[in-house]
This record gives sequence, C-alpha cells and structure tokens, in this order.
Amino acid sequence: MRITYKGDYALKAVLALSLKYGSSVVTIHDLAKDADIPIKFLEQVLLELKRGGFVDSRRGKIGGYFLVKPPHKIKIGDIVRFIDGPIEPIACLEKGYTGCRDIYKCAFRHIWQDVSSAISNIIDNVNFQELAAQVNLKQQVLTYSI
Amino acid sequence: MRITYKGDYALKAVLALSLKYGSSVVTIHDLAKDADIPIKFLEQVLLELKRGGFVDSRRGKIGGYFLVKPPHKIKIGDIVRFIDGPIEPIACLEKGYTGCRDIYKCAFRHIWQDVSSAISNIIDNVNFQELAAQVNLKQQVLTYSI
DNA sequence: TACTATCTCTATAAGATTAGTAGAGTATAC
DNA sequence: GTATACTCTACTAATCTTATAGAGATAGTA
Ligand code: FES
Ligand code: FES
Repeated sequence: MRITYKGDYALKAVLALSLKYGSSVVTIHDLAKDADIPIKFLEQVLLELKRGGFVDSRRGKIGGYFLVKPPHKIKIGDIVRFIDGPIEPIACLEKGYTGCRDIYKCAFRHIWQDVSSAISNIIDNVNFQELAAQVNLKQQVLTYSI
Repeated sequence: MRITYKGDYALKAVLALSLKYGSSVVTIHDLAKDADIPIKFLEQVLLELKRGGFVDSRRGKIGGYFLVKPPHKIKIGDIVRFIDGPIEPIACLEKGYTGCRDIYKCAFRHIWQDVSSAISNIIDNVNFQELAAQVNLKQQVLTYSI
C-alpha cells in the first residue's frame, strides 16, 4: 500500500472539486495551478476519475470538471483504492498469492490483516465533505486573523 | 509503505532463526528450502540483515546463520523498516518533500500521519519471541491431534 | 594437504511501476 | 469560425523489484 503522486493528485483534485460542489465547474488548468500539479499529468488523472464515475466534465469555453456525487458520499478510501489499488500492505493478502505454503499456518498473516483493517478504518471514515469543511474553517480563521 | 518479497523473506528468515535461537545455526540452504525462497535471493537478504546487525554467520562446514539479539528484542517493525524502508504511506511524510505548498494547511496530512501511527502501533508491538511461541503452539496442537 | 560445505561479494538483467511529456483530435460558447 | 477546454493514445526516462550468475573466502575434516 503506497499513495503515489497520482493518488495524491487525485485526492487534491477531488477535494478542490468538493469545495465547488453544486456551484461551479473547475478547469484542469486552475486545478493544476492551485495544487501545483503538472497539467498534462493531471489531465490523465481526471480522465481516470471520470471513467471511475467520480467526476464528470463539460467541454468548450465554459467547460471544466465537477463532482458527480455529493462530497459526503465520497470517502478518501474510495479514491485511494480506485487510483492506487488495494490498500493491502503485502502481496499475500491479495488474490492469486502462492508464496506461503500454508497461509493458515503463517504467523505473519494476521498481522498484515490487522494492518489492512487499521488503514481501512482511517481512510474509509473520512469523506470529502468533512475535509472541505476543515479547509473552509482554516480559511475563515485566516480571514478573521487578518 | 509496501512489504516487498524481500521484506517478506527477511521476516520469515528471522522467524526461522528465532525458533533456533541459542541452540543451533541454520544454513541458507535450509532456510530457503523451508520457506520456499530462491536461494540466491535469500543470500542477499541475509547479508543485508547481517550488515544491519540483526544476524551473524559462521562459514565453513558447520556454518550457518544465527540471531545476534534474543528474539524478544527484535520487533517486526525493525525488520520491515530496515529492509523495505520507512512505513510512511506517502512521500509527503518523508524527508525532503516539497509537493504541498504549505503542509500545515494540507487537509490530508494528519490522515497519513494517523495511518503511519496505526501501522507502527501494530508492527512495533509484536516481537519475534511472540511469533515463535505462536508457531510452537501450532506445532504442538498439530502433534497432539495426530 | 586436499576436499567440500558454507558464507561473501559484485555484476547483470528482465519486467514492472512511476511520473511525467507530446501531440493530434473533439466539443462548445460566443 | 475561432478560442477554449476536455479527450485520447503514444512515448519515455528513471527507478524498483525480483531475481540469476559466478568467482572468491573460510572452516572443518579425511
Ligand atoms: S500468508 Fe502472508 S506472509 Fe505468509
Ligand atoms: S502534506 Fe501530505 S498530502 Fe499535503
């Protein structure tokens, strides 16, 4: 289990779109600029997210991307798993593993299962509405303090 | 954070050596055979573990590998970190990351920190004496039931 | 001493993954 | 019809993973 830059970019894009959910679309250009992501790379990520049913887009002059589902229905884990694959930390927990002679006797197996659960418990319990709220709060604090 | 085959092999080797701790050395050949690991690959892993101060070896006819420290002083996390590197799930938690403009405002950061802690809490709380005991117990149950 | 078992060290390599880059094509608003 | 923005496919350099190959060093023993 590793969050690649691709996954990182996807999360940031979805968060940025969450902040605009229901109000407006966001262009790849703006997303890339705001989050400091190579634009051509972000293109690919967004297309993947679109194919995954997370976002949709409109072409043309006032085009851009927008979330399909409301932010509170998208969990961090959804994006991570979709972009970077299973969160299991070791091959033996995934399908088709034949490394351990008898996985039922393997002393390590339950440890990796615990690790998987622990990770799931975190990333499947935070949705993008919560994240967006946190960001808004920080913005507000910043505004007040100026 | 991903446990590679190399890490997997290292853990299995250390567990096998834990079972023999204080009584005898184990040859690469036997280790490789028991755990079904390519022998030339295991050689490299054991050399690395030796350089890391986890195991030591004796050459010659009655040679082989043995643990340097007692099993209860070696945690799974020690081996994992040494062989597969930091357990952090994303680059931004490691040194020299410059991706996020301001990591203190990044909404994701604390999540990855939580994930790191959760992983550490598991792999740094199991030592090889405990693992070896579990293996011995399973062996016993097996023997009784025959 | 010669032999053999065992560890030691360095080099090489195929395949996969990662993190991009490039460029031509399609749709839409104005 | 043109500017703007998304779409799609291909390519690439660098790195990592998972090994394999082979010569060398050391220790016990007949
Ligand atoms: S079954 Fe996962 S390491 Fe053995
Ligand atoms: S600081 Fe880690 S993703 Fe922003």
